[in-house]
Amino acid sequence: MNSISAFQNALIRWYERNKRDLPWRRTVDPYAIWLSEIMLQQTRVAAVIPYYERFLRRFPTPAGLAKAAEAEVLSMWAGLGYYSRARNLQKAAREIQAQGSFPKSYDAIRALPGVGDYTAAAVASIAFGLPHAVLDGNAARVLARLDDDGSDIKASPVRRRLQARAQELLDRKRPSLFNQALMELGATVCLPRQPLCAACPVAKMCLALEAGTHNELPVKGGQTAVHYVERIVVIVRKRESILMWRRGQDEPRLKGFWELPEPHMLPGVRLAEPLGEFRHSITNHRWFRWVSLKENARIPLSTTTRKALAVLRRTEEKNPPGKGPPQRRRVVVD
DNA sequence: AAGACGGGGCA
DNA sequence: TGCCCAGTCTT
Repeated sequence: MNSISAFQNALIRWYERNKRDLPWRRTVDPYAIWLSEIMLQQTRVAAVIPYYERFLRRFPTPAGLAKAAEAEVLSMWAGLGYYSRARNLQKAAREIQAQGSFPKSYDAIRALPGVGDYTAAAVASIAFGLPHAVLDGNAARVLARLDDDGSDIKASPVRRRLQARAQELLDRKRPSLFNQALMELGATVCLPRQPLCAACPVAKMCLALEAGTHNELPVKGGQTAVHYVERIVVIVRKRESILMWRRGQDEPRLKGFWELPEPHMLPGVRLAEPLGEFRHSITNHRWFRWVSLKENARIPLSTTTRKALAVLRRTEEKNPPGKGPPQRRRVVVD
């Protein structure tokens, strides 16, 4: 028994005894597994679970997803982030329907929009038992520590090396178990900070632990600087309706989402007292806005807009709008 | 090879 | 506040 099979066996045995009970681990449906992998891209398990269950109830098959209105798909995704995932998901569902069945090879899965190397390997291995190793953030961290590799794990050449290493370690007879075990180890034991090495099934083989560098790894290259933005959004209200605008399909972000107007969109608008403020973070941006608002319909609402509306709602609970003449109100989102 | 893309949770 | 998360796509 060589060291690779020792690694595989220790890892998989640990996984089978310690794995979390997650909804997508209870299915073998490639569609459901694919959906879970898309939702899990850069998104924590805890955030995904309720979305996954709701989405699958509403769209249990690719066919249903294919024929839905894009706005409804986006509504189901609202709050989860990275909305191009939802658009690509539906695009892919239409391709799957045109093909007649879910693609069954790595290359065919990889060709779907929104599916990159990681997701293709995950679906191919978990849904079809194909021997493709996954390299996500968890796996990269585990492998960098295992080999005491101080290279920048974001750099492309290093990425390729880690991918090759994962493929070398992969248990080709049990690719689904192996891949999930490696990721589970990263997610629950081989943590980014303060890894729980005492609980690690492969600690004996970990060169970083042996060298004492486990808390310094992995090395990640320069993060891009955040920049700060302040916005004011306005609540223009007619009885129970609020004026909103929809982002166009040529917008770089949040395409098709509804938002509150900003003052420059309403020439001559006179602003009333601010209703409140909130803070909101987007990957490389910090937005500050004043906001206000009320109810809305079945449309994709961006999270900033939801927060803005929540501010208004709280305001009006404390201070109900009087009968008198219509008031001009304003909300600011931060 | 960089940046952009959402959002939330945690030290 | 900064980092990280079952990444992908576009410059």
